[in-house]
Amino acid sequence: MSLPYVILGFLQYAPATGYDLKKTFDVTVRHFWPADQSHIYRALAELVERDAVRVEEIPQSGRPNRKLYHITERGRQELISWLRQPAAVSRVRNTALVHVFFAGNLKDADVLTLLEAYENGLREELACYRRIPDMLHDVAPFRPSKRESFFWMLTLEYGIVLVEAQLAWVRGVRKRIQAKQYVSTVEDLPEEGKAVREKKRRGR
Amino acid sequence: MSLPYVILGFLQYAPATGYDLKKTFDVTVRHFWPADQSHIYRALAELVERDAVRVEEIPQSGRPNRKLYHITERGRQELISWLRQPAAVSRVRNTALVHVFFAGNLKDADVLTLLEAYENGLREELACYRRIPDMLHDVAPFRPSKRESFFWMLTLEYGIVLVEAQLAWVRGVRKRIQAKQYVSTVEDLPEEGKAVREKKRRGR
DNA sequence: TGCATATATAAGCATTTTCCTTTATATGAT
DNA sequence: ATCATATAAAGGAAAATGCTTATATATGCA
Repeated sequence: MSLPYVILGFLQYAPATGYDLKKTFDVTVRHFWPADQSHIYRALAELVERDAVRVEEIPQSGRPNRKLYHITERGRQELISWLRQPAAVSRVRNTALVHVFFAGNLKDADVLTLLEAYENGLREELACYRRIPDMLHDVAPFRPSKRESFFWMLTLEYGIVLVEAQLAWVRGVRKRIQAKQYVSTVEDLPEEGKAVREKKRRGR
Repeated sequence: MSLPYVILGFLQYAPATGYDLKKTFDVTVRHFWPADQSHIYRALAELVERDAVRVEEIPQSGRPNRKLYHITERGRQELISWLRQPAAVSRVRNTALVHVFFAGNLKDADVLTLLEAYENGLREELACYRRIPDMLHDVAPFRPSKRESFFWMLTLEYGIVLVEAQLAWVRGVRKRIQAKQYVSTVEDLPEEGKAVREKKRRGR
């Protein structure tokens, strides 16, 4: 689970409260590691337990005291050693593809409707990414170096590249369906599947 | 959750046991909806409860009885109506991107090592996709129509397109790091961030 | 005047997802 | 002769995620 390490990553720059962190998450890593309040507060509690962060409680009146979390030396070390371990390829679940896989059950018109909705969702996502650089300026005490800023932008670039690839795919698919050309760029399953399979079997 | 609907989708073609279904999953939908044995057996139990499938128990000696699951009329209807509802955009968690985001903490050499590992993982995934069409021939009682087969191949095409987009991205990134050109195709955060921000603030 | 929003934290529950273990036997490979 | 693999099913536990609710006040907008 990356969540605690993302938190450590941000606390390196400056101490922050859970509330601050939530806001930071939403304009930085949300597209590849979304987290909500409850996740963040829970993770912070665990980090305190293993002394990766320490709390400084700042009294306030009228609302809960601020709990400012500071990263510890131990936390820094944990972060670095985690960063050095290569990540396993993260598997993805994609409901839209399940729809496509079993789309044989629907009429072309219905499939096209689904795909249009999917395409709109993708376009919204893209628009969202485009707004991120500006939002970054308004948040938090970050003064990244050129190199750091480069890495940040790379994750955005990744998001944009991937969404664009999906858009290209979905547009191509829609066109083919509209033209009733049910062909894929991947080698089609032979329709005489059975015969071919029998042949293979005998061949063994 | 798509899992029960994927199961219904396959049971449309022919009745199957949990064991059969597991094998089918692994050569068809694994790249966008992986499932292991325990998921499948649990989902089947739920489907029986709501009468979307029915069990036919076939006695065997020496090993557990086969439980052959048949889709019911109700199950067919459930599947169709689920398929017609547009899917929400599925959010993705990506540990590799967390690494990139905080790569400022590592030396270029270490980052390059990580990226190389990531690239290798992607290449393996791609190789895996390339094998799927052949594997499909060896499984199960499917005799898809040309149109159906088209939809199946589309999901593969999607997987391939996406992995290739990621490969292109990671290769580009490695090159830029090797050349120490820390620039992104996305507009960089201005280094004089503070000044710009102050200006904005005054402007409000 | 009233309503939404920002500030601040956190518990609680439901659901999902993963991972691991157990039970049995036949078959084929080393 | 032994070891791995295929066949078949399912329970248990833990981790991760998602969603809701509660508490309290200041501030700005309509």
